[in-house]
Amino acid sequence: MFVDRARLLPHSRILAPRLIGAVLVSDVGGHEVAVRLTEVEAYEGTDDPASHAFRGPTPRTAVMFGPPGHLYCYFTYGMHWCANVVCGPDGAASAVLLRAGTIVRGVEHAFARRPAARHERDLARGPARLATCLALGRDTDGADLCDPSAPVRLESLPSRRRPGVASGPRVGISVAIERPWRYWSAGDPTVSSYKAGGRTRRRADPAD
DNA sequence: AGGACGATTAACT
DNA sequence: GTTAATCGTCCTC
Repeated sequence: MFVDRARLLPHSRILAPRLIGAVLVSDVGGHEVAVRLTEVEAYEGTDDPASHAFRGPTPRTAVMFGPPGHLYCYFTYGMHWCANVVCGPDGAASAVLLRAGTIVRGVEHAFARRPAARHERDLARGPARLATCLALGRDTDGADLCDPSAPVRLESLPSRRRPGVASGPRVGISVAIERPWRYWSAGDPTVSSYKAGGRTRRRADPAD
């Protein structure tokens, strides 16, 4: 069972709410781990200042500008990987960041990859945590999620937006914070509390 | 060539 | 509530 590529059109803002409840499965490393998504964010292309694609294609963001159905993985804060589902037509950057989910198969492997997690609900609560559970990273950047024999696949995608999907501002960004392009399963314990973005390190103060 | 900063997390007080 | 960890990417000389 797999998801047809055409279902990932036309762009991230349509796809993102429908990804709530979708199941992504990873066989990376020979262990099967599957996650049911509870929180995602839409990122558009050159018209979305919060998107990695805002300034046009670069080697890092090439996958975002490619055909739908591929995984866009990026490295951040010097230590974490996060993963997106590319969903726009070829040539138009559009992707959905996978922010949180519930592990539905392979919980024991997820705990092995996330030794800091003490409770099951913390395994994939947060984008870098989710990526760690499924072993998503450099090796899976560009993976074809619509290929039934690929190491990472979209196993199911609800045909319609489910009831109980809420939306609001995206987490951790410092521009375009007014766009309510985060979608989550209302009341789910794996969903992030909102946190505005901004500098995590003080800019040099001229008075020092 | 140099530097600022980040779609974050874990470990603190 | 705060802060350190840590390095690839991209912008600005």
